[in-house]
Amino acid sequence: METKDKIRNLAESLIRTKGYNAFSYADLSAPLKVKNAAIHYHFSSKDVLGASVVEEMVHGFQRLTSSWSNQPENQQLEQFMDIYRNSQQQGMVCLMGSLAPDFETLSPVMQAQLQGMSRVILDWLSTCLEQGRAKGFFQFKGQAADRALLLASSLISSLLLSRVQQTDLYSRIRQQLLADLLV
Amino acid sequence: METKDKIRNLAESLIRTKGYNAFSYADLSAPLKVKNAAIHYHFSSKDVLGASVVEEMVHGFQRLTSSWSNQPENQQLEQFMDIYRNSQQQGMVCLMGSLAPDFETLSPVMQAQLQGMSRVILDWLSTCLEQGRAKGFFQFKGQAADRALLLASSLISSLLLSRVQQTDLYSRIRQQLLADLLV
DNA sequence: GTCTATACCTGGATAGAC
DNA sequence: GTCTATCCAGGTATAGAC
Repeated sequence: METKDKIRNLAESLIRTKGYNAFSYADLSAPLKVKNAAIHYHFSSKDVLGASVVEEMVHGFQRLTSSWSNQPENQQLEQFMDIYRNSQQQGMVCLMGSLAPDFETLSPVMQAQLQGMSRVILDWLSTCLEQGRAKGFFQFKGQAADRALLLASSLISSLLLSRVQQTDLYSRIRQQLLADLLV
Repeated sequence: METKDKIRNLAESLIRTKGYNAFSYADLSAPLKVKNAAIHYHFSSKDVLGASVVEEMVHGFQRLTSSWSNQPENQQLEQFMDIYRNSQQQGMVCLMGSLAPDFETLSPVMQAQLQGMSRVILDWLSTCLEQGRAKGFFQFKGQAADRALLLASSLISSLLLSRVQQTDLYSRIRQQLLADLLV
């Protein structure tokens, strides 16, 4: 893998474990065995790096969900939830859960990208729920967009609370969400 | 109000707007018109200050919930939700939503206190749901503790997502939570 | 209890050689 | 594309006067 990608991947991991404002160039340069000047060569500033992390995450999400598009919606939803399970098992929170509290401290570019990410995820989830309900996989009252909001919220915080309580609260939340939703 | 309390209150507000790692002594000393040495007089270090903020929040929560103890559980729950509404209206996230992502960067004392806070809140909510169900105010499947987890998660993230999308997503989430729960 | 003054460190960033 | 070397700002914290 190219150095640039290694830097971005490590930065993502650091954001999701320590937070954007808490990680430093030293956290990147030491494990990668490069000097901080090398990082500045690939990403002119910290917020350019941060923006790149968010952008790449959105692309990855879009690639992933596209690859599911032939599957039944209940399966798609469970795969979506699996993303959070993997995070929980690695002791990570999701990018949204990490960056949202720091929103006011982020550059305008990162703010806009984070808003974009929230739209992409909520739109996908909303469509998944709507179509899944139409096909009889799911049952719920009200608008799909509202339901998507509720699901996404629970999943984001399931990682936050799992971290604080140092247990797998994610699974307990997932189970209830599915029990409430599945026909 | 005493200087010490002013410092603690402002620190709380800063944690909930900028995040723990992003706020500095200058953010405290400038508005309060004191020098940073005065802050160190009242709180020997930043994490002592942070710990004090969490501790005070727990006490405040306990005082508040005690004062509700004669009310019917559905009313107690709505008052609990009102706490988050007030936060949303002030553009703040809750203390848990702000500190949980930074958990790994916090001192052991703050970590322990944050765990304590999560227990206190989830225990209270769990009891509220359990008793409210017994009295016929609420209906839900499964354990009250699991339901409490789901509710708390949604509320925490409702503030995070409201901040990112800069709209009142909190209200849409609240509405669904109540619709699902109330008899 | 608050101040001035300052120490000390770490952070992000840049210039210029290789 | 990566290095060495360095700059400068800002952060937390402390000593000692008032």
